[in-house]
Amino acid sequence: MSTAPEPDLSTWPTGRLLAVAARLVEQRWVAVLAGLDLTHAGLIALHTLRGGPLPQRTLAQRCQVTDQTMSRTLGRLTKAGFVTRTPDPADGRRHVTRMTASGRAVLDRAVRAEREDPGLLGGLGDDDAFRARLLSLIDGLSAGG
Amino acid sequence: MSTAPEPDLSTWPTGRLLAVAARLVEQRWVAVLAGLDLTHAGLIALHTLRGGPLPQRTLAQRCQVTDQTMSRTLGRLTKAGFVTRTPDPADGRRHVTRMTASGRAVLDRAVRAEREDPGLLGGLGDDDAFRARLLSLIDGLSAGG
DNA sequence: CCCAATTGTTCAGCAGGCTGAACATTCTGC
DNA sequence: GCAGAATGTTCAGCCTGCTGAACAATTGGG
Repeated sequence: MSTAPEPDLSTWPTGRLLAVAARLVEQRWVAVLAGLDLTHAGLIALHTLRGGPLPQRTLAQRCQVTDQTMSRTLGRLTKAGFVTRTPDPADGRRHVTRMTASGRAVLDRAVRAEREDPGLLGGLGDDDAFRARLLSLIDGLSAGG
Repeated sequence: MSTAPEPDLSTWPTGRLLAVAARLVEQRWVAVLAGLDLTHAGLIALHTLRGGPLPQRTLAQRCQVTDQTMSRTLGRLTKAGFVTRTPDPADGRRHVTRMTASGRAVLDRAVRAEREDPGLLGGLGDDDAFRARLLSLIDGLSAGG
């Protein structure tokens, strides 16, 4: 009796299942990331900066979050010493965000952790059909939708 | 240059894709739900209460959120008049949560909206394989993990 | 019977989404 | 040139997740 937590999850609309699954997967990361002084949002930002510095707005767009959310995330990453934000000499409105050496180091460690710990994925390792479904979903919703 | 929002989404780990997709799908609901004076979390709680009243902790478990999160969500639903919380006469520690008539009405309208507006699903209508994947993922992560 | 452990709920505080509004800087058009 | 539009960032505030801690009520052991 005490162990009947979700008797009807299968009746839920797909969108809600998606939200629950995302939350559970993300939670799997928390312990690892906390050990690296990093959050999930910060990891995504660092990942997106791996190819070189970007202005904040571009970074936000690539991470699929608003400018405001990215601003706050970068605030924390800056305080942690993982990125620097310097005014763009070519355009005073922009701040160029750049990964620091310690930022790159922590990103590498996180990526390695993700590859090495299959438990982090909850078994969704390399299901290409699933990935393709998610990608087309994102594409459809983020574009014209 | 200005139109290169996500050049590398396909390189993202599956867990991050999942999070982005969930966020985008949820956003699709916001306008509809706001019109019903309801939030996504509130909708899930109402859906879970559709079969009858439940103590708060049980409700939280079935919704896969913490007791604290559910407490706050129910606070808003109570203020909106969609649920009532009364002390359990059989156990003074518990509060029994019960949907009101207007709660049932709003739930019905939300369910109907979901069924009638295919755009709300972003095209993930009835992909059983996808649903099954999500369910097994949730099952694996919420249980032993 | 009473103190301690357990159970159910809530409070405090943090992080991450979002929107709306403010602000500085650049670009445009008169 | 200078006022107004557009662009980039930040501030304020809301809702939802989480954890840790407090508090009330119940249950159990001595």
